[in-house]
Amino acid sequence: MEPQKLTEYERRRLENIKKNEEMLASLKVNSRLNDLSAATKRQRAQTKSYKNSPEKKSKTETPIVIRRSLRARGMPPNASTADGLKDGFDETTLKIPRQAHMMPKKSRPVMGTITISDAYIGTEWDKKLIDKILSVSKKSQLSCIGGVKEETDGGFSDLAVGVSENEGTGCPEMKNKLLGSIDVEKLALEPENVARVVPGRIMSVRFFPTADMTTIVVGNKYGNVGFWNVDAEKEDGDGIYVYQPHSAPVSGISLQPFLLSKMFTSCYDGFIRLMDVEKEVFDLVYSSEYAIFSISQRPDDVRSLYFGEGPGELNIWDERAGKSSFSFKLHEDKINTIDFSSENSNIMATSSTDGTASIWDLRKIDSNKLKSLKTISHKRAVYSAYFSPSGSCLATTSVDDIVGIVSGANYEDISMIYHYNQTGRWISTFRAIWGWDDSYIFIGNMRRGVDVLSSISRNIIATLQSEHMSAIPCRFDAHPYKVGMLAGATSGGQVYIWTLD
DNA sequence: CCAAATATTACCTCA
DNA sequence: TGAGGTCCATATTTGG
Repeated sequence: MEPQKLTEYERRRLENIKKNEEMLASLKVNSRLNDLSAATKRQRAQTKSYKNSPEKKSKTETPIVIRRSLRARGMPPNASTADGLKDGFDETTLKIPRQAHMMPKKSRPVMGTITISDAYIGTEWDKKLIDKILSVSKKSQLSCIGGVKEETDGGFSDLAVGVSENEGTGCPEMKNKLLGSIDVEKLALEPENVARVVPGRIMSVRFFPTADMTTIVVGNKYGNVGFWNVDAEKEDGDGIYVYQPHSAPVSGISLQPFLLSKMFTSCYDGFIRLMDVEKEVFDLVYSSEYAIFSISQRPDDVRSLYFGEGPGELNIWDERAGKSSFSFKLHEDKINTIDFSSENSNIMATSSTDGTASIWDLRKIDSNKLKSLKTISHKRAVYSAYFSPSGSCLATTSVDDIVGIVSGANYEDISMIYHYNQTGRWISTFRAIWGWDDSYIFIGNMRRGVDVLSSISRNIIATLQSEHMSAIPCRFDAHPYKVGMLAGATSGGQVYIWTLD
């Protein structure tokens, strides 16, 4: 499309290569250090020492380390050291993955694994959250035992993408999302449902997909992944746990209801990590020299990952094979979101900065190309495209100040609703999401509110406002099993959880 | 032609 | 309390 864009990507790609090289270099250095001092397997104490901040008020206030070269920050290499120190860039605060000795001795990909305890930011590793996730995860797996294997219909499974014999498919009993209608007037924000979970700008929010615990996961600009265990708040301090598995903005989080012990996160630095609670590690499952802007998984398949890489590539990664099984150039610019229809998981929607959102049928591959069923054109970049809970509608959000609603058997009905989406530079882009049925869409507004759009009357029918919402909520998630529980995340690291009275 | 600079925006931090 | 720093979005303008 516009050639200028590509050069921008080229520049970023080079930065990523550089950063990844640094990362790998640091892993190698560490590996050698570990080899030399084999007696002291883990130097936990040393790892933790830097966190002893003068006054340890709150975990979330510990200084955040950004591993970035001056060049990557757009500064000349000889920029003043003082400037670097001002950013907290200091030997003692360098956060380097420690477990390099766990890297496979295979020749090519260096799979850097970070243990969860090493990634933990705080004075002392607190295992309560991990234990809680484990117990809830085991419970949900038990309820799935005897679950019948679901065969994905036709084409795509023939291509052997992520289909496994027994454990790859989901639990058929487990609904993707609980449907329900709500009275918008009854939504309220209680003061105890506000928390600063991570420092800095939140890029992605997700509820843990279970009814057994109310837990929020967020990813921020600095590569932190933060958990807020809302239930545990009373007996467990603030219930907030922050880790640093990445070193650049966390672009996406993918969780599956029937496999709660595994969580994928994608990052602008080109890495995809898997937080495996059973193994207590953040595994490196994929690394690219391009940035990864979006990640998703099919609702019925835990074994493959779909992610947007570089300027417009959709990559399908087969976890079992440990390699990318398909790659399609779907867009001319970065893919901001990837979503699947709950009606039919072969139907996928993508949104892109190239100004379009498209719906694809993964079974329809023609000469190594996916053919789109429908393309929705906006005047400018499209920030998101999400299917409604039933799977029959699609909501798109664009910087052209439009929220599009697409419906009809062949997605032939498109209506464009005006909504001011100029977030500027400091606020993350708005992404309209669906609630718990096909009637309402939620999206942030620049006046510290949440606009509620009706897909039927196709206008703004309400705006959620609260004195406790002190910043603009820009990224949202609707709890998949708790109707009426809506999380909004801000560019200052805060999360607001709206609930029904 | 392509790269670099610029304006926009609102949050948090720290004097 | 208010100024300063932010700086991976995006489109437009300027510069070599």
